[in-house]
Amino acid sequence: MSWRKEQRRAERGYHHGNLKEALLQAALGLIAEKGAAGFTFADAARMAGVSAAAPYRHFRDRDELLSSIAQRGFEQFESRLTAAWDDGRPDTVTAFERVGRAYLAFAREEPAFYNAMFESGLPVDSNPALQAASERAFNVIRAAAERLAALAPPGTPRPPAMMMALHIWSMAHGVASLFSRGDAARRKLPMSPDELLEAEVLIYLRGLGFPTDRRPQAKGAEPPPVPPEASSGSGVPPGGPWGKPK
Amino acid sequence: MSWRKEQRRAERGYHHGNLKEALLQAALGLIAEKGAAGFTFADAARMAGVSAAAPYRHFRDRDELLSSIAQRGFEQFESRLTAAWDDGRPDTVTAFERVGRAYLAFAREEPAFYNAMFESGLPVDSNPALQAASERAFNVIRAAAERLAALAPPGTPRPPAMMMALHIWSMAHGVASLFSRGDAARRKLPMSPDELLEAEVLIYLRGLGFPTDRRPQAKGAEPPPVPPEASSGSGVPPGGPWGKPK
DNA sequence: GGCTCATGTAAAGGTCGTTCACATGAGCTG
DNA sequence: CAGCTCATGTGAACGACCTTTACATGAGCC
Repeated sequence: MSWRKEQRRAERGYHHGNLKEALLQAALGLIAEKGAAGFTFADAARMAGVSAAAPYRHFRDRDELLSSIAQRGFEQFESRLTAAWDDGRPDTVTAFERVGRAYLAFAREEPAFYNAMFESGLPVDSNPALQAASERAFNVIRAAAERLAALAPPGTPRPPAMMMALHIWSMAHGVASLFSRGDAARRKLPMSPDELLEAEVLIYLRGLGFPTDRRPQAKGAEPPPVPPEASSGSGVPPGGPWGKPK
Repeated sequence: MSWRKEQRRAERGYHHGNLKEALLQAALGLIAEKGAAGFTFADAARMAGVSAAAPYRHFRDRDELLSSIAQRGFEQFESRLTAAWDDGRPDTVTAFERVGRAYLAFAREEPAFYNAMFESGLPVDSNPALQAASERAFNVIRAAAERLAALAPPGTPRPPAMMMALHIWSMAHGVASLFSRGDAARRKLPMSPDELLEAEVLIYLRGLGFPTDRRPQAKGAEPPPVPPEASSGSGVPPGGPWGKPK
């Protein structure tokens, strides 16, 4: 028991050398396992092979570690959303949906980050850096919505991009937290979370009058604002953005 | 200090008489104050004026108390959604939106319940009774979606009611958890959460081809499936389901 | 009146978060 | 290279919490 500890210490010397990073990694693993609520400062220290007091040399308290993780999460989140958006290629609607899927993919593949970011209950405004990182991530969605709004079919009023961005965000977050997380809140679904969100976004965009096929738009040459009544021939599956109706 | 305790005990005798209920109420208050994560079994006991061990006569552990609260929350949730739906009066779309607003109102007015139900991190399937209560609440939305789906404009494929229900749920939950809760995750918004959700649902329904005005429908006499290109004259605010575009 | 058992208490063990005085040693300074 | 300094880690200690255990109380029933 204490033998292990001495062993550990012998291997790495009195000073760890990279404790801050080790703690972040350990915490990330623990949060992925047991959720942000179940994660423990002492456990992270143990996992890094240091005493329970050592972490306080690198983080004011447990919340600051959590907040650091959340911030890092928002940064990775932003970069993944940016990559998914790919500046709107090959066409705005396709890229937009890809952003939605990237949102879900992040929630699924990085449960620890997602948990720290959205479900750990720490106030967004506790840390200015955290707030800024969160804002930057949201701005990717906002910018994409901006581009999309600019494509609004002529003749219809242009939807506010900010509103669209908030709508999309709420859809993605709703699907992610209700249906797309590993441990909790899993319900039996008739379709995958990805399909669910994709259909939701497509229907929403159609409600705004957007053509929801996937053909790349030539600039300034959008298809006419014809409602997709029978959208045969478009990229939308026949029958609409959902599977076969019963 | 110990004087108070004796005083308390003198007032109520050795046996509390209604401890289980008192603990539930105390926990509810504490969760509303500090969130499910910050709520403490010992605190609830203190608040009820009993020793820290007493609660274990009524709940296996802290999680069971939390789970009881979540279950009670789902029951109240169901009853409020049911009332809001009002069996689809005066017309399906209006009633449907009222359900959405009721969802947000519940999240806002009963933060403790909402927290225990959706943000406490307890597994839904831990308690069969909890799971059942959750299912019953969701079924209100599901039934409403069923009715709505039956009104799908003829000529368009009928959307699966289950999918619609999941979509609406995810929207409401997304808006509620991102924007409509007191302490955490509050962002600056160009509109209220209620307006945000209402617009989101209206646009979504329009995307499904539903007429989104509010006139009561005569049975079997739905308006034609005309797309709301310029929806002047309908109950939808001019310019669509959002405020004035800039 | 006396028994029984649900309901309460006190005490104790284990874990955590956090602080404090002290130990260690890496890196600079001369 | 000797010596100093200061960031970094240790161990002990405090109070709070969760949970269990042995014991106390008294309400309801015979």
